[in-house]
Amino acid sequence: MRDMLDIQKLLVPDLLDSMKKRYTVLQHILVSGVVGRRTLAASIGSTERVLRGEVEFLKEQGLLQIDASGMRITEDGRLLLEQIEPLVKDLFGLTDWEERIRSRFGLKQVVIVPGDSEASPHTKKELGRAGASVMRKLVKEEEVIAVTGGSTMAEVANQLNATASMKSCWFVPARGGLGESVDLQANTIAATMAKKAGGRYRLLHVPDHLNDEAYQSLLQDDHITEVFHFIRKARMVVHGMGDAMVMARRRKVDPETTASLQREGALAEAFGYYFDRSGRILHKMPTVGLRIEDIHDMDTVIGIAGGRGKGEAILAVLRYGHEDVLVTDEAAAAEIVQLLSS
Amino acid sequence: MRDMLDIQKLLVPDLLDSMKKRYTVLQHILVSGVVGRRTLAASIGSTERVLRGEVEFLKEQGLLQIDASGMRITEDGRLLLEQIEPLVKDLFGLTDWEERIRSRFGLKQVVIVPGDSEASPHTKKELGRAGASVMRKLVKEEEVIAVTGGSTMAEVANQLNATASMKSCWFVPARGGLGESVDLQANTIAATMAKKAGGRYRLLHVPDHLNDEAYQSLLQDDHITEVFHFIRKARMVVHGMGDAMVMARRRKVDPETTASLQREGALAEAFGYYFDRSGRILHKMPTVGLRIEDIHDMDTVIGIAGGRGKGEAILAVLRYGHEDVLVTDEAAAAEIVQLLSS
DNA sequence: TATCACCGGGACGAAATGAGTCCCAATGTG
DNA sequence: CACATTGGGACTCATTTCGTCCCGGTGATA
Repeated sequence: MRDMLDIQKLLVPDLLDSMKKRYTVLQHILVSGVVGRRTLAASIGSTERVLRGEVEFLKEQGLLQIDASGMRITEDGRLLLEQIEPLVKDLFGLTDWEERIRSRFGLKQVVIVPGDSEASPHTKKELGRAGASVMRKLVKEEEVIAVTGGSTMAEVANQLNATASMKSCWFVPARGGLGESVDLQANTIAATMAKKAGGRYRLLHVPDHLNDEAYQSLLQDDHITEVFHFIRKARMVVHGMGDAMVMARRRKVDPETTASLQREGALAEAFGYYFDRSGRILHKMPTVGLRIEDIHDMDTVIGIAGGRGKGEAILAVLRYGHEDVLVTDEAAAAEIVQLLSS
Repeated sequence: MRDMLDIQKLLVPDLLDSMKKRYTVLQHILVSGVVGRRTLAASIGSTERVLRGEVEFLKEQGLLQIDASGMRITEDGRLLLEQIEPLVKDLFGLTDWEERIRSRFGLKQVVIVPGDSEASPHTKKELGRAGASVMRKLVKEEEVIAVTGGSTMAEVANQLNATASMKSCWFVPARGGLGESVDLQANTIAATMAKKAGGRYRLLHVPDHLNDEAYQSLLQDDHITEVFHFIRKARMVVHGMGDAMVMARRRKVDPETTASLQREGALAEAFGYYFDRSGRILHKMPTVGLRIEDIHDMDTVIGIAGGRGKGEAILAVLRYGHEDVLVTDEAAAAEIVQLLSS
């Protein structure tokens, strides 16, 4: 049954929404006994007119009856509600979580895809697809989009495709080299995205570890400063999130810093910054590009990460408090929800 | 699963329509390979604009991809189609018929594809695909597969593709020349199948009408006897079925025999044998190859035929009682079911 | 290499549908 | 009897859907 629901989610997502809505209406009427249209609308959080449409439909189906005193559920309706409950729970699960996380951190949107992207490549793809879809929906014309590296971001890039507004956009890496392998670093992702989206891009080629002297000379470079300007103009940033220690190891952060991070309880990493449990910044990777202040007044900050074990890290970044959209998967969302409620 | 569908039918009646529609679109694209929007719209019987909406949705879901040369299905789409097939069959009410026919004749499997393969080329293709799919599933390594001619079998050959076990198989015509035109005769089909499946083949070149003398000299021919050995080793036979009189005419059977067949009530033809209503053999075409006794202890006998008007013929062959698998279409199945229940 | 048919996508107006907002007669309740 | 609340009717406006073109590009073919 679960498979079938997944199929339907893919094939007729809007119909499932409508099903959920009608279920909610019926459910409310069941618990209310007899209730009026306006009262019910207020209680469900729908407008009167919309609810009316649903109610008329449900009446048509014989699931509820209407008289001058109000609406009440019929025997058929009660039976149906009983049968459909497990189904809707499944259906609700994720949207429920989405809403809880969204409201808890005041986000614009939360998207949770079913599955565990760490365990299943398909879910990882799905995560990428969801990320790409969110980008497509939120992007504006002539915008500069800053992106980070990582395998999840690579998948997002893979799943991106051309739309009218995307074509007029510029893709840039959010920050310079962070020690990732070539095909996962921000430069590559930005280039791939631009290619897939039909847009243009600027890359930021800076060495991984640079001293002050080198930094100063970099700032003199015309090409580099030009890219800086682009990055500063970004109104949208799309970034992955990772476990602090895992990222530190992968990026070959020096042992001293690693130890310090560990000591201070570093949990998460995002766009080159390390965060602790409460979302405080502990450390900044020594490279150039987007500054953390730039994140603050960004129009759209989209965080994308998933997989069992990522929940804590995502939560830490969310607590930093400057995300707008979160795209994650069921496994990570489960952890987040659990941590939130404990 | 069926209950769930019933619930959904009550709560969101359009869901099923919408699902069926999108399934149909995807299905058509699958069998067409690459196809344009307008062509597809005409073939499905939808308007261009509506189809476009569906296609854009399906693209959004990653189930098909679009480029300048047309639309094609993605791996995800192919997978989804496979998963959803039983469900859609349920919607069409075909699983029910499948089971009724299967149990009535003690078959291993019955597959019914939606539509009328006589009226719609698409359904004919679909019939071929279903036939090929059954073959793929039932074939064993290093097996010899005997096939017959006919337009349906040609379509099966077209839709066949290589699998590991298929590659080790031999394809042979079940019987020698039966008077079919070149591209529909068993030899051609066997060769095509072998090519598509990546397997090998042996052909049986014998003249259509031969006398005893010629027959004896044939049996002396080393090449011919070698092919005979192959045919006798076949454990799987895949054959079409036809209306007796139609086949007799197409194969230019002499008027005397034709009259005799008509007199005795010949209804069906399969692998060169003519059957009456009750499945009794009336006549055997004068050629060489698989004998009817060989059919009896065959591992897998797969009969494939469809189209309005074929129901009676198929039923006659089924009554002969040595089929294992039947692949047909909705139109023929409807006739079979109706005849069975009357 | 030139041609041509068919491809996807953009555009636009007509039509339909959805949704917000009132109002009103009826009904139940005190 | 008065009052609150009910469902249903009506109207307008916004949005979406749909039919129907056209266009530039592309792949096959001659």
